[in-house]
Amino acid sequence: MVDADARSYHHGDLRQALLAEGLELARTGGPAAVSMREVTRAVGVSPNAAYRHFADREDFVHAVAAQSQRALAQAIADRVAATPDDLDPANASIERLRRVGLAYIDFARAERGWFELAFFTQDTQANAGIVTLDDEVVAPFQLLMDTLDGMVASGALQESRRPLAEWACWSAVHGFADIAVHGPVRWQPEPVIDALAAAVVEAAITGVRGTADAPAPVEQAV
Amino acid sequence: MVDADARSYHHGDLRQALLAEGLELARTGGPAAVSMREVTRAVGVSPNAAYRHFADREDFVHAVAAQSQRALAQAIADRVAATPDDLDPANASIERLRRVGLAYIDFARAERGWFELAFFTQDTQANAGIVTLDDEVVAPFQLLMDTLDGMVASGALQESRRPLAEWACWSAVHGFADIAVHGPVRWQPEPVIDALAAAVVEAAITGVRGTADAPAPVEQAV
DNA sequence: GATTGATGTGTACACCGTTCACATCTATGT
DNA sequence: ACATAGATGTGAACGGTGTACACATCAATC
Repeated sequence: MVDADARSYHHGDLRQALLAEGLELARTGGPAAVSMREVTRAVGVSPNAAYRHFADREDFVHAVAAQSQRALAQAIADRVAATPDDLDPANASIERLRRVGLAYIDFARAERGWFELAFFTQDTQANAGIVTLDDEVVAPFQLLMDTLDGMVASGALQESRRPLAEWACWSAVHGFADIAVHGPVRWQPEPVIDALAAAVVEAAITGVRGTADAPAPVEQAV
Repeated sequence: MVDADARSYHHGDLRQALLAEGLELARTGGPAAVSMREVTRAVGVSPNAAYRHFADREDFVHAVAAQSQRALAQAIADRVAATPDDLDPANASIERLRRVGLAYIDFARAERGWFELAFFTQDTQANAGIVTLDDEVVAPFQLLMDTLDGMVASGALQESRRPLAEWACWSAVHGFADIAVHGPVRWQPEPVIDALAAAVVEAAITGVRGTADAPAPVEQAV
């Protein structure tokens, strides 16, 4: 067993410490700010020590990215969970989709660096698996899929329009997030960005549903 | 006057040569591949020579980015110009929007590096001006705006739905491009990506128009 | 024809990722 | 209890990067 004394030759839990510091650095500077030398320096260890735990920088950044992706999934899940329960099922399921989108966008705006990082899992090429991270944590993409399935179940989305809807939604929301973080929207005042985000999300919802009309609120059977 | 003899002490048109080489490097590797040392090496000049023409690397990359943005605008304009003319005005204007979107996506897929670069004009913070590049070249964003305005003129888009439509369209298309280039879609076979792209663009069009129904084809008055 | 400003060079510094040989400690097997 | 093996951290070093400084070279101008 290790006692994690900071002054001992062996750090105790270096891998975890490096990841934490990496997350810190990425928070403000994104993936580019994650430097092996700086991370090891901050932890108080020689630059090479990191290579006992990670193959190379890319490997390390991917490990940090997994954490930021977890944070994104959490932000979405929280916002969806807070959906008011005084809505009829169809409109409630739409509201959940709206929340998925806005949470994604707001996370990007609030945690720019982490957002950049979360989308950095790019070339992992996890063959078939899309964006599933691991089994205990629900990846953002899965949350979106479930929400859309819920819309079909509640009658808010025709079954025939369900296929590929996830790509339309993710594209719209991710695109706006990127534009809001790296593009010209970045220079707009916050309330303007809020309004644009809302418009984009509404358009995405309309786009997948095929109509701008809200479903007629029906009393749910008891 | 300079005679542009490659062997003379003064290069003749170093600035242009550096930009051309930068564009070459960025084509395959994106912004990250644009290295001052490599660019100058390729041109056959000392590393510092570049600093007589560009303040620093960032300044240089932005200059190269402007060129790639031009290429993107051109790709879009070409595809829009090729719109068949046997459509009624409303459906023709919708077809043009579809072409703007698909051209954007296909450019990203075909010229991954340039696409990354084109979106790198990010922090220029050109205060009010959105994505206008310079006056002679029409920026991609302007092409989108004009197309949407055309839809209003042709009756394909209600005037009340016009505001902010550009953001919904750009977001959807840009988001999918990013996902297709950096995200999981990258690992799908080409025909699948084509299908996804088409679905995303259709959803975007439906999203801004507020309905999935095509406008009734009306004979144009003579 | 001398001078001046523009342009390119050489050297150098600080940073980076990464490798190699070596030091140190922990855990294991007798 | 003790040697030993494996895991973990260190130091020095290599090649890469961006870029600052002083200097060299040329073109255009008075």
